[in-house]
Amino acid sequence: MDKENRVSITVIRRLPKYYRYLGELLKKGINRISSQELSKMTGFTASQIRQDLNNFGGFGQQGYGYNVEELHHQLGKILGLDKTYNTVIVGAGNLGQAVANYKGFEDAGFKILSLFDKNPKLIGLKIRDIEIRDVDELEEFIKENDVEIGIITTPKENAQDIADIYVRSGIKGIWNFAPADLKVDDDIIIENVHLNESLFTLSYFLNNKSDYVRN
Amino acid sequence: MDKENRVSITVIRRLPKYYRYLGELLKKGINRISSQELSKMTGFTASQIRQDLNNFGGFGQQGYGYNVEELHHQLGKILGLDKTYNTVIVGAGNLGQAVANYKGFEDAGFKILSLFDKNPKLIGLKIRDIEIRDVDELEEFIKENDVEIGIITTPKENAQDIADIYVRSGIKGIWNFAPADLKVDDDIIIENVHLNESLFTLSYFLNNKSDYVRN
DNA sequence: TTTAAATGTATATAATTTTTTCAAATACTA
DNA sequence: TAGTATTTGAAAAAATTATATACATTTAAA
Repeated sequence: MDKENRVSITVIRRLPKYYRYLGELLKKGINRISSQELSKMTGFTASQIRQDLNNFGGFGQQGYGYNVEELHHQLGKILGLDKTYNTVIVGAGNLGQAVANYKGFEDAGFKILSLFDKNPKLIGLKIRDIEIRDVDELEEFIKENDVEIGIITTPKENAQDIADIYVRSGIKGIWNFAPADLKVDDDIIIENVHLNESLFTLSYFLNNKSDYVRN
Repeated sequence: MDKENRVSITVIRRLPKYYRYLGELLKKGINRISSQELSKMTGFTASQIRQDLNNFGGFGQQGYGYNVEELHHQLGKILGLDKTYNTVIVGAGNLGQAVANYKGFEDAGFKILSLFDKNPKLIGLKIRDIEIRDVDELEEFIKENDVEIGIITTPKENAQDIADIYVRSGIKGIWNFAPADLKVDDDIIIENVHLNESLFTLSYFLNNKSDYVRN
């Protein structure tokens, strides 16, 4: 797939939401859904939903709609959720522990093999049977355990150093919670969770509410 | 400001990043910056940066560029960071504690007055001098303490109930970490941090790397 | 004093994203 | 079974967003 045909990032970012709603429908035992109903649920327009899905194939049927289980399954495959990933977390503070404790990630195939920290008080402790190791052992651990995804929950001062170790160790993707833009090789995928930026955006809209509500 | 003149959301979401980089420059003691240099730092084009800033006024000077301190200050004002906000967190698990422990939010003017939970084992404990209270006291606490922002770090099953309490109590904005889309009145600002969606997006790009790298 | 650098602003162009439209297929009802 | 309503997929149109260009004006620096 060349640049012309690749699916735009805005579309990709909507897929997890579709996936989530379809999962909820599945749980409720609903096995058929139309783009119009999905529109009501998700807030996206029906035509946008149809177009988004058609980037990956025709999963629906005219006059019928979509089979919930099938579409959920296909979206899971598209998002790569049919595989499992070995991950590690560097930064075993509250945020690292919060991520480690969230069982939802493991259910989706993201296995957290270990936490790492440089604080001696934390090293050796366990979070849900996941051991906290010395960050000095990070590189070796990654290489020996086929770790694909590295999670960064350190203060921003250490984030780039950890990213460097990740890249050196052969990690393929970084999930970064530190408020910094990491510099890495082009072929490393970075996904940022910038809590600061999210909170500041909320603050902006609070102060400019009238411009955006009901317009 | 009507719909025609309001600033687009894509612009708004870039402001916190400008603000962050300017803060870093300020710390380094750099007091002058050009759009071209900002472009190199942020990855946005110089003309886009100039256009973004000009949505709010002409903060620069021909032949000179921008005064770092002044621009940082102005962006802070635009983002509403020149005020302080009273906030509360419902959900005192790891994630709630992580947010409560992050001093950066307080430095930016977001004061966390209290955490709330329904788990008796947590109620009464303190995180950095912030008390964990029974969620039954939430509504009264909000009304008595002029709380403007409500943070939700509960499991998704409870998120909507908490949102309802928030709205009923007069909260103006919700920062939601639960993987759910909350239904609230139109004039309530919601900012979501959907970690699941972020991780799944990372997963997608890992599996379709070749389409997006160097194209 | 002259030259280089830089913004602000308008305009043009390109790229991207969303909406509209409608033929074709299916489901449903009488 | 026939007729009607529903629904997708796909193409085209429209709208939005991003980028580039141009240049008068201002400042800095040589």
